[in-house]
Amino acid sequence: MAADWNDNQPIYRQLRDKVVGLILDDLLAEGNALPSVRNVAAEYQLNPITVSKAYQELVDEGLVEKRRGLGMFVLEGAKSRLLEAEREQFMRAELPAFVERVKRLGIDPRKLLDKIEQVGEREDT
Amino acid sequence: MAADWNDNQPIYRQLRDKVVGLILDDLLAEGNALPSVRNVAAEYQLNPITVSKAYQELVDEGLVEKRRGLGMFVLEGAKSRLLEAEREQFMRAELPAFVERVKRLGIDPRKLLDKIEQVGEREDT
Amino acid sequence: MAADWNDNQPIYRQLRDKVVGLILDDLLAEGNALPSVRNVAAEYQLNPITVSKAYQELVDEGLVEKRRGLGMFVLEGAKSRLLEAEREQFMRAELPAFVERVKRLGIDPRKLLDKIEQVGEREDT
Amino acid sequence: MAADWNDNQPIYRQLRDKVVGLILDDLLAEGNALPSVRNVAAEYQLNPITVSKAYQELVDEGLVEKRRGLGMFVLEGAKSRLLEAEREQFMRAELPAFVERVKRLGIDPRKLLDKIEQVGEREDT
DNA sequence: GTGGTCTAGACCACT
DNA sequence: GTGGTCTAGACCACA
Repeated sequence: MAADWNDNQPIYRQLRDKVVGLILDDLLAEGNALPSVRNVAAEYQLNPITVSKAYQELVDEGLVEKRRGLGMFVLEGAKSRLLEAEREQFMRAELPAFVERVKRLGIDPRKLLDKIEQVGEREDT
Repeated sequence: MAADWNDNQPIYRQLRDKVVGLILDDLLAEGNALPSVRNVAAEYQLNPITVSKAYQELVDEGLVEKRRGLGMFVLEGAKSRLLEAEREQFMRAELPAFVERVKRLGIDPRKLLDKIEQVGEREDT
Repeated sequence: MAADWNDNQPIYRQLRDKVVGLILDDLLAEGNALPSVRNVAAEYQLNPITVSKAYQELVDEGLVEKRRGLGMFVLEGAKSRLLEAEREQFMRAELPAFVERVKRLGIDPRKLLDKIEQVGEREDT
Repeated sequence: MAADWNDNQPIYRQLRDKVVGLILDDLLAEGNALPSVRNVAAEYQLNPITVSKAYQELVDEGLVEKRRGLGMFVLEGAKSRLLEAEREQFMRAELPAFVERVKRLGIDPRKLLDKIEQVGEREDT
């Protein structure tokens, strides 16, 4: 986690995205506790409320649960549910938009193949 | 043009993007006049200031010029300059982000090839 | 709206409930604007954020929509959806709990009939 | 006793309510010992302090007494005092709120009579 | 004018 | 220790 905040999006949203990334990358396993609101706030010099708001989003999304007086914990199945939801969103909305954009910009799709295939190779390795 | 506004982005930005789309798709040729602020405002039930702001962005980007008493006109070379700028932005920022996302979601890159190749074929036609 | 806050529940929740009450009682019709965050905050001497949080809850519940730069508006169908949801919740959870409590306290159900019937009469009038 | 904790109310309060229920239902007779703090804590995977807090509430309400080295015991008269207090609370606060809610939701009071009368019959049996 | 976000600092309830 | 709520005051984007 680096403390570099993008100004286009609220910090709490970026924080939420970071935690999601940690879960997807297996750096934050199911059942584990999220770093405490206070700790995160201190580490990044944020207001605890800002951190709280990020965590609350995760609770609302059903990825994290609050255990009163104990902290916030990654729920069982969080990763798989995340993967499924994000993949669905990707295939339904992001990919078509991407393709549309490629088309509109008149970019040679063959140029993209290189980039994309590199990913394939990395995955195979 | 449909009057469906996305809440994630300001309306004036979405309007600007629509005009850009029209130019890229040759639906609004260089030298032609943009629909008047007042017409657009009426059609989409928008505040004229919002429409003005969108048009002003296009002026600031050097794509459109205001001719006093006549309206706004697409400048010569607007399309090619647009293409270049957006392509640069695409290759520098959007493509890497896309590739990163594909990787993180663990999506089989081969599945994407189909979609992308369809574009290639359509372009070739 | 009286400015008497109960200490057992967060103010933003009570505010949300008040707005819901206004909608159910036809004091805030569908399509109408909610009083602005700033106005409510000033009137009740609250922090705008507190009011905002209440309004956000209503948005999340699908009862109210935000029109950017204009304010918050009661959605069409808000009242009927509210009625249905609250009735369902009442019949499913609150009524059984109430009945259970009556039973456990050994209260003569006939005493309740009087109270409840008064409501019936008032409704019929 | 099921170990299903509601998040709207503190666990120690829910625990207290369960014990009260046991007393009202004659499942925990006056003079009997409450299950030990440590047993309850183990059974429900709770912090013993939480259980202690629940028991302390009962002591403060004059329903239970602590006998050093022996445990907690239901006091004589606990049930009748409980009944009186809860009934008073019910008639003063809960019933009016219930009636108000019925009215606002526009629920036909006659439908409620059925439910309530069933209780009467069960009590008569 | 509208709502959204953030900080700094305080107090509270729960475990 | 944990998170939740609120205030006071500031700045921003949008219509």
